[in-house]
Order: sequence, then structure tokens, then C-alpha cells
Amino acid sequence: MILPLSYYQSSDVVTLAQDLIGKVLTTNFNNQRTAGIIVETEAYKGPDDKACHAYNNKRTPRTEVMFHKGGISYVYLIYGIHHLFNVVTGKQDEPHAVLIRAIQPLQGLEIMLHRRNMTKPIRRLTGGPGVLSKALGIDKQANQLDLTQSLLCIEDQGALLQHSEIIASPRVGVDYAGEDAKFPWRFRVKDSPWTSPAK
DNA sequence: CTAACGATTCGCT
DNA sequence: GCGAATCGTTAGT
Repeated sequence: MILPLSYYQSSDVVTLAQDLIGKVLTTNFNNQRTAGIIVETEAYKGPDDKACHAYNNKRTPRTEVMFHKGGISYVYLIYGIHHLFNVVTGKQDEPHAVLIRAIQPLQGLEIMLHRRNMTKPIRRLTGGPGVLSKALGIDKQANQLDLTQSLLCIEDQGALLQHSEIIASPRVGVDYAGEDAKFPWRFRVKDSPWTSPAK
């Protein structure tokens, strides 16, 4: 089933990031259905988190979407090249978000291979926040979409990852956030071949 | 208006 | 393991 709007209203974005592991991220652009199991996430805790774009309730045209109530997408460009996909969570004016860092291919493998210009499903196909967006056809057009609609949604299909263990670790690429960079708000499935190797 | 930089990836060594 | 690629967003002039 598609996760209901209420699922995203929790103010505890760290717990939510952990809970999203094992859920299914689906896109349906141009009548091409692609989906993957979420195996790695990162939590960005709005106003209190220096690593978050909306730290200290900073509102800019780009971060404005994070102040919406939870349940919509936040897509933006990084390094001028890659689109990163985030899930906006929390209530109205609580700028929390969860970055999806890696998925395990589940549906539409051929389409994803084509979008990535690859021939074999190796980790590089969907392992990494920039590449999974490309595999799913996500670009800035997918910003601010309702996650309870079939175009772009997250589903709960039950225990797809049986006997899996979730481990927490510090986030990467956010050194500028000082002490906040050390919070163990990065979650991933232990020993999954679809995430970057654990340190 | 201008300049600096980033929640990264890829190709080569 | 290392360095280049590349451009929208941001903040300051």
C-alpha cells in the first residue's frame, strides 16, 4: 500500500529515516514504472541541524518546500550535475527531510539500465543519492510532488528485507556542519550489496 | 551583478 | 585512491 499522508507528519525525523529502510520508492514517469527498495537514508533535522539546508529556519526559494507539511518531495541539484531526492517530513513549518541515499532495484530494471546507460545491474546502478535519482528518472521536474500519488510514491510492501539489520553511522559530505556532522543519522542495511561499503 | 561552493560521480592510475 | 567536471543557489557588493 502507498504510505498515507499521516505517515510523514511525525516530528521525529530520525526515527522516520530509520523506518523508511525497507520501504519501496516508485516512480511512474512517462508510463514507465520503476521501483526500488530503500536501503540507505540520512535524516536532516530542520532548524537544529547545521547540515540541513533549512538550519535555523532559513527560508530561501530553494528551501521553502521543506517548510510544507510532510509528504512531498524535495529535489535539488548538487555540484551542478546530480539531482538528490529527499522526502519532506514533519508538520507545517517544521523543515525536516530524509535523503534517500541508495535503493535496491525491484521493478523496471531494463528502464533503469537504459537511463543509466549501463548493461549490468551492479551497485553503481542505484547505490548513491545522485545515481538512484537518475535510475528512477528523477530530476528537478520531480520537485515538490505529492508522495501519495502514483506518479511518485513510497509504498509499504511488507518485509522485503528479511533478517536484515539496520546500522547507524555518521553522515558524509557535511564536514562544514561541525559537531552536527557526527550525529549517527545515516542508516543502512547491514551487508547490503546495494549500499556503499560500510567502514 | 558577481563570485564561491556544494547532502557527488566517474574515469583513470 | 585521486582529481576534474559543472551550474544553480546563495550572500555579498
